[in-house]
Amino acid sequence: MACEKVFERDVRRRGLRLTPQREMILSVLHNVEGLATAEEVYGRVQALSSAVDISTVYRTLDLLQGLDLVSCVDTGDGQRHYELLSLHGPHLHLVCQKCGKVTAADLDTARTFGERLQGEYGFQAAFEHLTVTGLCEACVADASGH
Amino acid sequence: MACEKVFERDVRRRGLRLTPQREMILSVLHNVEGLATAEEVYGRVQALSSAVDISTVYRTLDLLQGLDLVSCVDTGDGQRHYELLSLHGPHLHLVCQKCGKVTAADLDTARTFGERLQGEYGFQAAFEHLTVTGLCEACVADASGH
DNA sequence: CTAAATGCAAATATTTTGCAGGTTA
DNA sequence: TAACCTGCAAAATATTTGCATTTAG
Repeated sequence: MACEKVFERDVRRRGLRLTPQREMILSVLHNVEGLATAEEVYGRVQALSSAVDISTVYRTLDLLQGLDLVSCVDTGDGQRHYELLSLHGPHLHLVCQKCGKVTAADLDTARTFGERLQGEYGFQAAFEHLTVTGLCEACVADASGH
Repeated sequence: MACEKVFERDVRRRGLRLTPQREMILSVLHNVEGLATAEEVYGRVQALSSAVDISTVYRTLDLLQGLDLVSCVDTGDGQRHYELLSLHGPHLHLVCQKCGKVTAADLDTARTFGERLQGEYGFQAAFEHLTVTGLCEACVADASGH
């Protein structure tokens, strides 16, 4: 099912309403590649309709999170980053400390890690929201270059 | 070498000064078990001397981070958490989404995970600052209980 | 003596909230 | 028309900064 339809269905199911603002915000999230901050979403929505307020953006992002259509990632730069889940499905994020680049990585890479945490600490890790910091390929090459 | 001595040496080496405020903040970090927010450190320092300002706490925590004596952890609750590294050495953190409990886990649990990220994405992960969210043993038991 | 550190207050930055008025179903 | 949603403004939260004064070395 298309994302808009899922959204419409889930919104209606809860007795909530489909407003132009909500549709615009969802549409913007579709056109953003990767992560976007609330401020970035706000900027793009304003290009469509300048009267939309940033508090509406925050409220809608919260709503979309509640519906599991959007996931929130903390990259440690002081701003929350959001992304549409329907596009790629759950995955984890690799954030480069040097250049800030964010890479999506397959959840399976963390499988044995999860098993060890489960076995050794009884901890059930939720990797869908995991953010790993470190150095991306390019920055590792740079660093070892000199 | 005792932590205070390491601190004194590192501070002097940089032409910086050993002030009562800095000693108190370091001492507080020693007596805290696990992670503490700047606010918590501030509270405990105030018990020792009420004139210390929270901006001094932030500045000192930054300094200690620069000296690799303190590490900063973002548990995703909107506040940064700090801890003395010298006590336990580098490790990663498991944060329970339900009860908020923070568990320290051995870096080695992430070894194969790191190798896979390196191999598949060329990404060099810095696990010393990794925070994994999920459910702790007690909360998993709770959840499966009903 | 003097560069560094502090306390204070004000500024920042991000996100949240209260409320009166507008809108969707 | 009734509950929901929005824009606006103001509040809340966490952290940082400018600056005059104090202090360690």
